[in-house]
Amino acid sequence: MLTRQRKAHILNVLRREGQVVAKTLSETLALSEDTIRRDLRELASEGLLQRVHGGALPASAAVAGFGQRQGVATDGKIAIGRAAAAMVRPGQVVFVDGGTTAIQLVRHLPRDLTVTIATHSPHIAIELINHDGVTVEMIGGRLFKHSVVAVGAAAIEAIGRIRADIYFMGVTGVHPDVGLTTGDAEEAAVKRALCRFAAETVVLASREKIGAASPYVVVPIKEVGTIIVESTTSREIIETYRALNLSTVIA
Amino acid sequence: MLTRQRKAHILNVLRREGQVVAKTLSETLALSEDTIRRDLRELASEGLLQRVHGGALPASAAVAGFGQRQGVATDGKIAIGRAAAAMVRPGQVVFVDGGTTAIQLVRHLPRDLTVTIATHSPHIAIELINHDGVTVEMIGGRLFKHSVVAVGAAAIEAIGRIRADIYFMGVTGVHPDVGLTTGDAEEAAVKRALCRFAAETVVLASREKIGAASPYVVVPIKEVGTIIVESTTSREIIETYRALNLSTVIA
DNA sequence: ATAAAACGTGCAGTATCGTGCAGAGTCAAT
DNA sequence: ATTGACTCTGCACGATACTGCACGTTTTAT
Repeated sequence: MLTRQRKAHILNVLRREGQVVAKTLSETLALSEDTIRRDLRELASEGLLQRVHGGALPASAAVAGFGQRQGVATDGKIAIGRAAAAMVRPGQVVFVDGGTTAIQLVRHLPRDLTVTIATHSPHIAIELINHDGVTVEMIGGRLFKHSVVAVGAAAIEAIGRIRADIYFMGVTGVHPDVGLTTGDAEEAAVKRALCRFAAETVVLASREKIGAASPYVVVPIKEVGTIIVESTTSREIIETYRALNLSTVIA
Repeated sequence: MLTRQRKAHILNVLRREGQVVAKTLSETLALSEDTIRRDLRELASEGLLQRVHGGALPASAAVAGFGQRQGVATDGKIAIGRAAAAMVRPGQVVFVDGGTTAIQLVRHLPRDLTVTIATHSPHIAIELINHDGVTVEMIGGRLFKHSVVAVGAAAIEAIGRIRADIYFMGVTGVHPDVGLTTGDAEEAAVKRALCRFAAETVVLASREKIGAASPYVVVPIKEVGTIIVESTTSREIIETYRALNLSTVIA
């Protein structure tokens, strides 16, 4: 592998996962840690990343963007994102929610996959700029700053004009009885609309969401068809959702 | 084997495999590495590939790898942004275009200024997340990736439902006869709509745009009321626009 | 406080690079 | 046929780049 390629690879991993670890890189690339450290140092001196003990972080808040606000993506979220990306078929129209897990989803989409992605998250839209095969349909509306997604009547109306094959939903709570919940009423309404106009809804259920409940209910559990959970999720929990007739994907 | 054939072969391998290694090529083609290196150098000077230690990488993809840097804002653009930000009054509804100069505009808005900003640029929307006083209205539509703004029928319709006090327009060409121009027909149509539904239009005319003309006309010069130019703009040019009844602000 | 991990630096071996040069081949004018 | 200009190629050689190791230091975790 060429040196420049290796550096590009490091930056790619950094962009996708929000962090890189020197030791991990040296193992995956089959090179000594010294070489990796040298690369990291050089990339840092070019301002392309920020060197820290053990590895590196994105260069600036601007590049890190969402990542920094919400913390580094965990392995679990990355895995869920990868599993969700693998569910997307060429030619589909896909609703993608906001949130860190959804960011992981689009980062794992093949660059040349031909799909249409409709989203009310400006972060998701920007993330897709370099995916040549992807047509991005931005859903407008009033920006709800906490989650950085468009909400309100305009958003819901725009959603109603689209019929999607699949909707990847992020939530703050997944509970067998309460259902899917989130922390804002407007946001819940938008998610409900997305759910209604998608043929299938897939919930991205990272670990800390499971069993939790937030103030505003989006839809009951039975409205969704599939739930993607981390591999560390207990067997018991998975059985609970399987018993509710949900297809459960273990990322 | 002819030289031209050999170069074509190198480009083919590069396209197919995403990289070429000088040593490997010299073996498969049964030529000295010197000759291969010469070829690579020449192809690089034609911009057909990117030379790196050990071989070569595609010209474009490698750029994409490192090309996450956004264009650096010049002093002039920063000054124009500051001057434009100073024109915004509390309580107004403002259309803000996409583009680097417009980014400077929102960066110079006071954090607590109470205004509504409507934009079809996800970058602008994200910049405003930490401005507590600002209500952001995102205009949705199909994402035009080159400029990273929403365009198309949906965008124009959404714009039509808003009446703004002022529109800060970015363009790629400002010419006294041709008018305001940009490089894409869809984008021009969106700008035209923004212009129509704003009480006043202000053009952000950074230095390299003045006197230039791009393929698609947005509106003639007389449709706009104000133009903001850099302080280094020649007196003669400024007089030209003043003579056209434009209020000319020198940043 | 102590051990382990990560770090930076200097060094050496190897691979790769660029340049200058010479031999071989081509082509057109003589 | 000969000559001279030109191009292409390979070789030689000094310069540069890359990588892994050794060693002493700093940081982190326990």
